[in-house]
Amino acid sequence: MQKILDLISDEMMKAFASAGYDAALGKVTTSNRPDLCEYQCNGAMAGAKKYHKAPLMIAQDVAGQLQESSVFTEVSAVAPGFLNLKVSETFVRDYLRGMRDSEKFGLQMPEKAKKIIIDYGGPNVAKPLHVGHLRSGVIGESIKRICRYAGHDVIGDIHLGDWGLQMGLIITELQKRNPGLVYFDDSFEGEYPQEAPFTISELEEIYPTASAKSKEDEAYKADAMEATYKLQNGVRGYRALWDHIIRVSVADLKKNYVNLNVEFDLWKGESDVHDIIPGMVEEMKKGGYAYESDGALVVDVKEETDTREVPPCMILKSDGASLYNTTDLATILDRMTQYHPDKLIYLTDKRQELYFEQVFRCARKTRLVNADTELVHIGFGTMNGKDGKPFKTREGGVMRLENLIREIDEEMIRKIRENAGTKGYEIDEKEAEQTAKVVGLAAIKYGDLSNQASKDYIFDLDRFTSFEGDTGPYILYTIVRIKSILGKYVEQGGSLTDIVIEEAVNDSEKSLVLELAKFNTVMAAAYDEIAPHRICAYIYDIANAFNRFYHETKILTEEDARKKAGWIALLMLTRDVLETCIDLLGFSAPERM
RNA sequence: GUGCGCUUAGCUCAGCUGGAUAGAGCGUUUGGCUACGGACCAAAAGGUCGGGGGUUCGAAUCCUCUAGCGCACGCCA
Repeated sequence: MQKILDLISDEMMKAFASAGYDAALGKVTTSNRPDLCEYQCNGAMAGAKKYHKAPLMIAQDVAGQLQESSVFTEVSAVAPGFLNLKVSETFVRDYLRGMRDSEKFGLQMPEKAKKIIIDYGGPNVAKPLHVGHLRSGVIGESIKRICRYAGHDVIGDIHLGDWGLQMGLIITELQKRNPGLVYFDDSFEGEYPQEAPFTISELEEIYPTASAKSKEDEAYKADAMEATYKLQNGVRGYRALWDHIIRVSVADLKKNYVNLNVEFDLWKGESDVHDIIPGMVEEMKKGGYAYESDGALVVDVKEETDTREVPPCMILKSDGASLYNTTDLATILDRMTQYHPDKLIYLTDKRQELYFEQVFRCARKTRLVNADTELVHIGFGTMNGKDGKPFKTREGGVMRLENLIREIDEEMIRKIRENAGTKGYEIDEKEAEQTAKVVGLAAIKYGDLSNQASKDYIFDLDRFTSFEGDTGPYILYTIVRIKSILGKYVEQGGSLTDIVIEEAVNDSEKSLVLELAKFNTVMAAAYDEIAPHRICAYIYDIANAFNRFYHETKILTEEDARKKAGWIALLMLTRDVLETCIDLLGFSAPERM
């Protein structure tokens, strides 16, 4: 289906043309004065200069062309040259019926689906997830769903940090603690044990310890570097130990991401491209792109148009070892050969903006990617505490993601109990816990996604978990309320099939209808701009419009059965649109709350 | 030093390719429960859109200067 704005614009453009003006002036937008009109067109003012004519006269000419229009019930030319529009009930009713009967509410699918890979910027293995990882997971998951819904073929890759010095550090520390392990016995030729010689909590403690030691103790650091070298060069025992580390870490990461309702299609990491690095580097040298500078191998990525100094992209360190750039570039190469993506989207902290600019330029210059492959970096802002500084625990440490989620869930369950108390009904503990999780997740995700991704935002638990205002719980509450009404309707013997949306009978219903009709406009914008916050703003508007309508309309006691069924049909569409949208944001609504 | 970003109501944030009276939520004040879920709704107060200059019929939005804050600037990721 066409966007409702396009349909209206088409009608307006025809009117401009038949009045003798440039049709392009007839672009219609939603009204910014809802008290005056539903839609507006500002083209008459834009055309005033071109036609040497007062804008109001142009507007009047155009309005004259639209007196017979079946789309508009009202077209008025207002000083200085606005065209104020109201659309007919039958027009929007038909549009909404069309939405309801179409796949994805009539969202237009692309002619050819793009292959898109989303890179979540990779948590490091063996380190606990902290709040910094929340944003890439939450935003990435939503972007993935939005792109898929828009009709594209999307692969999400966690891109683990699993190959650097950190691995050597862990192995070294394990060896110091337990030198007798078979993994360190060079003469050992048998099968290594299935069971890992450590647990996840041990692992999480080992890394920071090792990291701290290496900063003070040169010899320790040298050991770690040697261990890294041995691992990367395939020493059997080290490799086996590495497998254990990965397996234990990944199991824990999966558990955490499941709680966040975040899924990855690929669990690849830096280690996966280890083998193709030498070949890639060789090609870059052969192509004349890479050269030696201060002992390191670099590729110049400066451009004429730069207003600043763009340092070269480093391919290999002066000791010949690979670094972040190397694995990222090799990963691009790997993805291009394996998946042939049209677009690569990277999600990281916005501080890495310059870094990705370098990597992207380097990838283009060295022809790792095709000329038309899109490379996009989405840099997100920091999650701050109420003091405006990066989020910390009360003790000042880094907050673990698990603990953050637990805090939210506890707050949520407290509210659910409290509410049950004031209303005086019994709650089932099990259900309450389940509901708290669902609502808590919505609170976290909506709190994050409703802000523009690129901006820092303040994580305020009290605000996010509130059931009032622009919050996840409020959206869920609205959905639950609709479901409750629909349930009652069925209980009373009503049927949810074979009912159709009817003309709106009052202003609050009309504005709900007009909000719903924006669906594909909003979805297209959310996809084009890679902006989940657009969807948040949209569902908040719908929730408000619905609650206003609900408040003014007694639905279930309505005598006129046709009217009542029409409202039920409208409610179903509202529920479906809302649930589709929150699914794109990565959370869901409970049946009751 | 160079570059990038941010600055909108007391607080947290929107503001679509420049359009009419700059919008929400929280908080404050007021009104509405014999109600399909009151976890709601209606209303009021609250703004020199950091500041100056410019472009334009018209600027929170574009250009320029400037202040404050944040961030990034070759062997970390």
